[in-house]
Order: sequence, then structure tokens, then C-alpha cells
Amino acid sequence: MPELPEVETVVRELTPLVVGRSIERVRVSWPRTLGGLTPRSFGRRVRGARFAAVRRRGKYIIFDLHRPGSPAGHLVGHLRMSGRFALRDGGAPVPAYTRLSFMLDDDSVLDFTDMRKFGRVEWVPDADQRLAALGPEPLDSSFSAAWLHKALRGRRRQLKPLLLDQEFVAGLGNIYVDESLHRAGLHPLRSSDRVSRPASQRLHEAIQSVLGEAIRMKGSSFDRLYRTPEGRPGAFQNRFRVYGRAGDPCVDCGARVRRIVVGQRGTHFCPRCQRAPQARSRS
DNA sequence: ATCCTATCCTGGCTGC
DNA sequence: TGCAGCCAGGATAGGA
Repeated sequence: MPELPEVETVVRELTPLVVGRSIERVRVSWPRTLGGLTPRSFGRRVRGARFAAVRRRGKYIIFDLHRPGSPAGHLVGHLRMSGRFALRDGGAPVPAYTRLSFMLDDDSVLDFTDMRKFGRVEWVPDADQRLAALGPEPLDSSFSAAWLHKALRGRRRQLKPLLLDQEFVAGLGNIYVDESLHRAGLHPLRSSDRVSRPASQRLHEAIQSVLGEAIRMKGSSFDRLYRTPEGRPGAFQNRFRVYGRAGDPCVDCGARVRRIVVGQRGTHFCPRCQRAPQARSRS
């Protein structure tokens, strides 16, 4: 599932392909993709606009739009499970599962395809306002070990669902949370208010190193779903230590990786490297 | 404040 | 071989 590293890869590959191009026409084949606007009013907002920049916030892809002289709002995209952006030549056949297409002024077409139809591409006047509720970027300097320790202690939630909460930290999903917790030696059910300062530091380091490595490898592709805009798979799946490895030996200690369900999410961990939390004593 | 469940979707898998 | 039923999973809403 596309998480921060996959979205970052999409943004990097898309930038040189679309920045400077303008939108001549839009074709909507699954209106819910637009998240509220009708195809007609969506088309009115974006037709004639030019892509000024492509950037990322959490798992969201933001396209800044301009018209001659003035800003023209933003497209805010989310890939969810199976969304994908890709460019094609105007004469090429429309790919399967295409939900939305932007015909550009150089005769190329930017397609948003999405088998499961959960993805969204919304037009908004103000992207920062739309995404204001998101937590800090885990690769920014604002996300420090000290901040993380304080933030963990200020809540009382299990680490797994807390790290998946985009309002706590933006961009982590099921895969990178499991991988980060394993690298930090922290059990997914541990209560956030019981994480020590050294453990917070390990978690901080683990999150940044996992994300950094995954970005360098252009994300993770373990099924047909995620491909970069250039159509290539990522390679970080070869570095998974726990995700999808239930029953296999832990790469660090050899114990069998376990899979449990936490908050309706498959959760993978090593029972030896990630010690079960102690029951909270009453008092 | 935190937790739990349902919803949106489809392809792929399991079991009969 | 065919088919019904279940599952994954990000975000969000509503209820406990």
C-alpha cells in the first residue's frame, strides 16, 4: 500500500513530467474520485490551469495549479490502496481502471488509475488548510527524538494504532510501522506512555532510517498494485524484516515472526526482539 | 480520551 | 471446475 516512501517516489518522478504543462481537458470516469465536486465543476476549476509544482504532505500528493498570473488552487491526491498516476502519449490506449484523465497541452495524458476505487483527487482552494490536521513530517527537523518522546508520553495508546494515526505523525502506514517497531525493539501493543526516553530515541532513529532506505529503493512492491509513474516496482520489499513474514525466522534472533490483528490491521513482530508489555498494575 | 465497528471496493484466495 | 464467502487495507464516521 502506498505510504510515505511510495508517495515521495511518485512525486519525484511526476515532477519533471508535468510541471510547466497545462490542462486542456479532463475526463472523469468514476466521479467519486473527485471527493465531492461534480465532474462539471471540477473541470471548470482545472481547465486551462498549469502545473506549477508537485509536492508531498504525509501520504498526500499536492499539485499546485496556476493560471497566467495567479494561483488556481490545488489538486490533492491520495492513492489509498491501489491508486496510481502515470503519463502516456495521447494516442496510446486508456489503461485499465482509469478513473480520471488530464489531457495536457503537449498531447500527453496524466491518468489516475485505481482498481479499488478508494483513491481521491480533489480540487481545493487551499491545500495547507485541507491538510492542516496532519501530524509532523517524520523526515523533517520538527520531528525530533525529544518531540517524539514527549508526544508518546502525552498519549495513552498502543504504539501500533498511534503510529498509524496520521494526526500523530503523517505518512506511516501498516508496513513501515511494523518495520520501525521491529527495528526499535518495541512491541506493537506497548502503551505509548510507557515508552522510555532511550526507547523513544530508538523508535525515532528506526522510523527515519526505514523511511530513508525505502525512499532510496523507490518504495515497496510485493503485489501487482504499486508501481512508480515510470511503471517500475520498488525494491524495499526485499528488506522487510517482519511485514508479510509470519512464521519465518526473525533476521536478528531466529525466533518465528508472529502475526496478530491490532485495530483490524495485520501486525507483524518478533516475540523475542519485541517484548510483550507488562500488564499495568492497578493503583 | 480511547477504542471498536462499519463503510467504501475489487481481485485473489480458501474451502466445499 | 465452479462458486460462494472471506480478506486486505487508509481514512473517516458514529457509537460505546
